Amino acid sequence: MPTMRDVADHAGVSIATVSFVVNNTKPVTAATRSRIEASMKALGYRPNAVARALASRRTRILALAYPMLDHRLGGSGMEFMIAAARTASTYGYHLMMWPGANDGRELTELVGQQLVDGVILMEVQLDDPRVAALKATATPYALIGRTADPSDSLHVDIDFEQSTSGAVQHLHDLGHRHIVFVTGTQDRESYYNYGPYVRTERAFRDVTARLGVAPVIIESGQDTTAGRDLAHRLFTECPDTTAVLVLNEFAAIGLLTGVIHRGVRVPEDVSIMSMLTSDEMATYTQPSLTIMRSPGTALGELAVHQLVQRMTKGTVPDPVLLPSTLVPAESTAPPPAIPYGRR
Amino acid sequence: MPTMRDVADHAGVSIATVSFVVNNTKPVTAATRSRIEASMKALGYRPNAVARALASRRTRILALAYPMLDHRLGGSGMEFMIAAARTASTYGYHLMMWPGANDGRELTELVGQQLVDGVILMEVQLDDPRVAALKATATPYALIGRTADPSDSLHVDIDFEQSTSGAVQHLHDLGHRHIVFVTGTQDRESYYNYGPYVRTERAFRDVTARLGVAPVIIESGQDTTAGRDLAHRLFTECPDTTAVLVLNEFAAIGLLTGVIHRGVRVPEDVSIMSMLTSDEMATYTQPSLTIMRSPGTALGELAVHQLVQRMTKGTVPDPVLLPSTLVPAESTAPPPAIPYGRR
DNA sequence: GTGAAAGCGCTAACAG
DNA sequence: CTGTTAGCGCTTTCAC
Repeated sequence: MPTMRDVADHAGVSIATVSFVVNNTKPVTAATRSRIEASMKALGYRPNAVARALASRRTRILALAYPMLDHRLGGSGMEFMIAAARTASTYGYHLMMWPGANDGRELTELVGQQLVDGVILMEVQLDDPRVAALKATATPYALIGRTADPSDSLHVDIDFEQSTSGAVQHLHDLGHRHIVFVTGTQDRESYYNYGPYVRTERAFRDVTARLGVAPVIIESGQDTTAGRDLAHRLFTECPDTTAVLVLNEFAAIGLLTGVIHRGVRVPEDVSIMSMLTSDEMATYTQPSLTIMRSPGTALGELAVHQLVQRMTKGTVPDPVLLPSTLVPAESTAPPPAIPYGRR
Repeated sequence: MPTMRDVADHAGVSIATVSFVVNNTKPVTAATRSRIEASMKALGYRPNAVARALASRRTRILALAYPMLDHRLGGSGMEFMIAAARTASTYGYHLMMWPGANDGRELTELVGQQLVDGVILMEVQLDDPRVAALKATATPYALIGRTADPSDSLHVDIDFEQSTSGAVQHLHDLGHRHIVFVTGTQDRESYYNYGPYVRTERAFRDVTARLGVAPVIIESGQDTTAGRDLAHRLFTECPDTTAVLVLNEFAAIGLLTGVIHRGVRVPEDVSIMSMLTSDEMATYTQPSLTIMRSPGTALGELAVHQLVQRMTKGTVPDPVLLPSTLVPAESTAPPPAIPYGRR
């Protein structure tokens, strides 16, 4: 691997001059510049990222910290990651995955290594020790989600109020008056005070109050199996239900398939709407789910934009809440049944 | 941020000695060691990863290169990423996501920066320019998947022969004699010669020949919509079908829901088996899919193990093919139908 | 416009 | 066992 030294010798200039053209950081005669460029090409020179980082005190690496909770990332979590990595690379940054515990200690370690210029925190909790840790180290960061403290700046998040009221309003417009809201079970340490649960539930109470319908709220686990169980619970506990709003996409899929499997028709008998969901998940069922689509990709891009702006311009962009989009289930003309009965 | 210099001064030793205890690289008296450790704690010292990397010529960063194809990562792709990141961190390595084009050029750039000690290549194609690029730069790498060239060492992959024959054998044991194999459409540049397609199809031909049944193979797109269309195509093109083997999990879900939606019973009328699938995907339908479970997590761990062994010990581990596991659909006692007809 | 030189913080001989 | 010292490859003043 040729170094800058080699290039300088080859071009008959000083190492400093090479640096100037590589970084375009000082004026250089067109003649010498092209001579240097020729040498770089001839030698196949590539600047050494590590040396550059040490000297310039910037690594051009961003960390994406996602807590290793017991649950898997949903579809939009994945969208988020991919979008963030792609966006980072357009800025000339690399994205490092950082699967850490949910406490601040490990994060402090990571940041102390000075390997990353900034950190993106996914799945921020209302009371998140990682945010405090990050603040203490003065590392630039961006939050996906919000803490309870409104002064924790630079976050992007889903607009839960908009999502929830949009969903409820839609169902209400369709004539539904008995709407059940299914939120996540909060008995676990990590989910207690989980922002999306708290904010969505609050929004649900608000909008139902506004519309003058009773807020029925039940808890459920966050996977398809739990959702399947709901299919039973729902009709015993809340027999009047005509529409269900499910906070978790996995649970929503379980509920929908479970309900259909029991001979209940969707949406004729009951409407099901899945919140915080990606397009992809909606297609897994038939009929497809009606969803409030999470802006996963947009969040990923935005988070990186914001963070980079903070690091380079030094300004702290305003928090942004992105709306969810209502995506109705594709209307399924009932297909011709296939007479089928061999074996 | 205190440096090693500060620690040395504080402890009244030389910078070298501090380095020795930090890296545990030379014997140091218990007395001085503890004095140094005390100083480190007192000052809150953390070694600077960049300086360390420059001096030692190892960054302790691994790159995970995944091609940004048009398709999304399946469930096991995600499992893989998470497992790889976690395993890397147990070795003291960081994992950097690298969303690159599918050609070798960008990869050469990345490696030229000398920011990573090794590269893991996901979704390796039978004829993959990235592998050639990597070989040329002499960077340690591990492949997920295989090229056509058996001398491309250090790969881990799914044992497609085992997966396929296991699946077919299972169906055959159940009495099926008309088994359709659904592979991916190969008209796209990026999928042409895609290893999993090629190997699985070959294995299917082999095992059906061995069992004396006719190999029926049809192509389909790789998403739920395409799978849904299959529900129709299948019964017109191959009316004798009693079992279907679907290579893609999204297509499998589409097929299953589509078929059920048309009044065909699964598995009474037709059996559906999804290949290369994660547990998670199997739960999205009801009845759940019978799957050959991909060893996504195991692959992720193994790939990192292998790569690290190559980098540290210098030995090149033997390729490993991991088997898939047959996970039958959970037997669904038909639930009591719920009389339901309000609204 | 170009060059000399002093670091960036740490590792790794080599001496002692 | 501990200290001295020469880099690692590049950025960045400060002179010229």
